Amino acid sequence: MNELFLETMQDWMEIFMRRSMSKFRQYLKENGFSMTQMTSMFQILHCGSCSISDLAAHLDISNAAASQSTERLVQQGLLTRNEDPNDRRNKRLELTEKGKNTVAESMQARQMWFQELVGLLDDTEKKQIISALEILTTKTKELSPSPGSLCSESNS
Amino acid sequence: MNELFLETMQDWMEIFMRRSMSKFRQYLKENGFSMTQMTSMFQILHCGSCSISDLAAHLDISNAAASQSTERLVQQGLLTRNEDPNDRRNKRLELTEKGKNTVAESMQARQMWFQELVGLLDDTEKKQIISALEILTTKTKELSPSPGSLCSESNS
DNA sequence: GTTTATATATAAGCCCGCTTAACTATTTTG
DNA sequence: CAAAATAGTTAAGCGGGCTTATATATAAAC
Repeated sequence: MNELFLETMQDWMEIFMRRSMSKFRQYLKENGFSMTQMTSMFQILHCGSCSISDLAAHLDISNAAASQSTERLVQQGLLTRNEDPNDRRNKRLELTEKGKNTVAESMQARQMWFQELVGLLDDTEKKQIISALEILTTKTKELSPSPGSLCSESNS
Repeated sequence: MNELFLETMQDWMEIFMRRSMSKFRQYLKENGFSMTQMTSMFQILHCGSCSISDLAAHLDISNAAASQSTERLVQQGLLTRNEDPNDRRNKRLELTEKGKNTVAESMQARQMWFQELVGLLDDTEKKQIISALEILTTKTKELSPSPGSLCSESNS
């Protein structure tokens, strides 16, 4: 049973990734973003706000690299970078509206094919899939330290 | 209903991507592969064999770039690059055993957390998820030109 | 067989993202 | 307050991945 489960997950992942990543790379290329930049924006969105060194830790790059990379995003008006009033050594990175739109767009680019997929499913199948994915989503959230666990644990 | 379906898919995608991509980037970094290189290897695995220009088209880069990139993979013993006997202008790129192992490893890196997930599910849930994902996988394969459609349509 | 088209390789050069090292500003320690 | 620690920026330099332009080999067209 576990065997079958894992195998099914793997098959799904493979086909899912192939579709989604292809669109995603295309979006990055067309809009001139690096993987690091987009991952940064995702992370900042996820956390609401985070520091340069948090970001560097999450991306596994040096603080200097994170500083340079965010600088470019700030210049493009995608991020704001303000002093943390509690500790003025820290910077608080946050997405601007433009930044949020960019992230949303990139997600939509990945998801274009969902629209097409929905047309191939009848209502029974949709229901079945919805409840299965809800289980997966819920349970996955319960898993051990999420990779983005550096931000203030907004799970619940 | 379609609304709910899409929303559920999006939620799942977000959490799924966050987990999987994090591990994947880590794997790339630790093993010194670029996104392009890994995507190339995936594509070649998927097709069994493809040419330099096929690869360039799929990655949306110049033929020169594809040639250079594959050169590095050949030097590392991950690819073979042989003349196509039918048209000796073409090169047939194929994965070596080492290359196949590398791709498999990178997949496993992405999937580590599936193992953990399986422990949180009871048998009923697993069955439910399996049949839902089987539907998704099947229907997705039926979708219009897959992004990797340059290779000899081994769908069936 | 000569010309033209195709597939790849090579060269020169650009930009980007990364690193380390040095520097500034702020906070903490004692 | 002086010394040490922390957060971030800046500078210099390296390597990778990309581009265009050029060269080579093969195949197709006439």
